Amino acid sequence: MRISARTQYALGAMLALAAADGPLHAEQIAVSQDIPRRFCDNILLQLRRAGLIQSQRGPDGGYWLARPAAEIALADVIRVTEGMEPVSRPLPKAAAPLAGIWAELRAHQDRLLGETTLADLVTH
Amino acid sequence: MRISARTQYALGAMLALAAADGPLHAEQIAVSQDIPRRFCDNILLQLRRAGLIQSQRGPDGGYWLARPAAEIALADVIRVTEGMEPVSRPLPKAAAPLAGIWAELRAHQDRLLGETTLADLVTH
DNA sequence: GCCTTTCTCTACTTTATAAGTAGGGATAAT
DNA sequence: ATTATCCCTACTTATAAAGTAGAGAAAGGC
Repeated sequence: MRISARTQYALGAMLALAAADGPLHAEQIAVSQDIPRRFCDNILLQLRRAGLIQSQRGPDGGYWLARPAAEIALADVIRVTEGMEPVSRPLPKAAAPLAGIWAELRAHQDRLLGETTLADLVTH
Repeated sequence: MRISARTQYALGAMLALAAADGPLHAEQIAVSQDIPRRFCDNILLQLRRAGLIQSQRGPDGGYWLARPAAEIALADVIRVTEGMEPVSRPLPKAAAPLAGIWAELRAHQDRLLGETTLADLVTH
């Protein structure tokens, strides 16, 4: 499956925000999810730029979800942190018959991750 | 999805062997599958050690499948080249609710790759 | 026995990606 | 003004993937 630490962290942060009542500080998220402090900033920035969360600066600042948790799929988060996959190198010739298999795996994955929302995983 | 070049190459080599009548040289496999020559050796060695293929040295040497193509699943090959996944680092806390999702993805993947054999993909 | 062809093995180098860090700048509240 | 917070670019370090090198061993033909 291979899932990067960055993505795990991002999902953890999003789930933390989904479970919280109001805004959370980067500090709170980092501590509660065991994310290295500066790396957490880094990831939150990326999530904000992607439009998944919103933020406010200064004291009383913090982060919160841009949309209801029920409207944010895991795939939305993963798409951001994993980025667009690098244009596949010219595939080995015999990869051709395998293309169908990869496509099917990808399809199932997209379906599951596209249908599961943050709300589905938050235990209130 | 993330699939290494090594694994793509290994699957290509195995499919080439499955499609061939008799033994093939590393050279033939490397050329037909666009695998860097020495890297191909490297991979074939790994496949032989794993018991998926057999070999013979000297002139008239070459490689062939250790079992019928219909009895070698893609998962058998992938397991070899991807190796055992490194003991997962202490997962981020919030990863907990995600475990079920990862497990389901993995299960589907294992099923599909475990059921599809080389014979299913060779176009005679 | 010698020569050629092929696989066998260990170890190394290079390249790419992920993971994490640093240092300062901008904004909002008090 | 001061403080707490997010914002931003760029850098460093760690890890893994990709690929290479060089010598050794078996098998067959002569």
